Amino acid sequence: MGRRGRAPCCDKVGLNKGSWSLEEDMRLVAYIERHGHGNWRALPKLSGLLRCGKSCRLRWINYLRPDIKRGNFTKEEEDAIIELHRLLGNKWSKIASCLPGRTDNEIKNMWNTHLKKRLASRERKPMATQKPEDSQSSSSSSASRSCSDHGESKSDEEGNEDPSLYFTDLSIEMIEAPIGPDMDVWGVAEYDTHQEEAVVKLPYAVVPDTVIVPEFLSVMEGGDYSSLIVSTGEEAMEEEEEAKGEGKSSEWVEYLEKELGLCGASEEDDSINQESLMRDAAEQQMQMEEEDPVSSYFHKELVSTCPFGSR
DNA sequence: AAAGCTCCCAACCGCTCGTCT
DNA sequence: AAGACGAGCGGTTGGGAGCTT
Repeated sequence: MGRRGRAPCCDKVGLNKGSWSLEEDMRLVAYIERHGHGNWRALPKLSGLLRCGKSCRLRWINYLRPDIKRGNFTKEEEDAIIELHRLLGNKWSKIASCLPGRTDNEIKNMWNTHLKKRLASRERKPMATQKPEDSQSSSSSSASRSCSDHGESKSDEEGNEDPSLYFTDLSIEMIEAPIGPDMDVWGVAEYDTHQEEAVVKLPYAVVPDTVIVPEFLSVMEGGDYSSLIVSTGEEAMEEEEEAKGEGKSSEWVEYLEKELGLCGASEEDDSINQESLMRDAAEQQMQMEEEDPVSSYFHKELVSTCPFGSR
């Protein structure tokens, strides 16, 4: 990448640039989960990464953080962005703070690549072609709704019904798990509140001193994923795992393979328990309302319009 | 099938702001 | 009070995936 502008702010001789490798991701995740990220500048040295602190921070915030929401933006999120941008301007971090799980970078990209163009083309359209209710744009919610409701030629107009988009109410956390026989191995695990089961979400598994365990790299290259399934240590879960047996493992393997792009997207997303997802989202909403009314307002929008239809 | 084009998004840069000494 | 330092923010870029010809 031939960059322009003034010289880098810090000495980057010998540091890696560009895309992050799996090993670098693993190191960063492992380090932060164990020690936190008190000092970004010191983090690369302490974790053994050949990156500048800034780059580490960005990678963590925009990609590796466990509470990142994946998948396309929903129409409701897009409308919220449009409305917030109208109110706040290019304050991406402030907008992001109102959309749980979304990063400022992601929102900024969304705005620059989709929403800005969409709004521009909408403005070019003669007012006469719009439905009467579209011409009103006063209150936030009605404005938001009308934005998405008229027949804009969006390629994703009907494509936001993907149930996987609503995977985001799972709480994800690092757990320590005895995966290998003699190793104190860590893995990034996703605790599925519906299944009451912990499973490895990412094949990030490292020994505490951040040396990568070769077995897990081999898994990335086509090894046996089922060996990565770990238990939280609670007997109930073990029993359930035993009872369900291989079926559940293979389900998870499919999901993981899909996440990692190792196989084509499965059509099995429909098997997600939609009702329980809605129930969890509602609980999350109640909790959020107590903590952060602003975020909760937008979150409520998302939940109430979830295509799983709790209404 | 291949070449050219377009679009998306991860990651970079420089600037500003807040905190510490 | 002021300078140094670090974190965070917003603007921008370019590699690569996907689409079109």
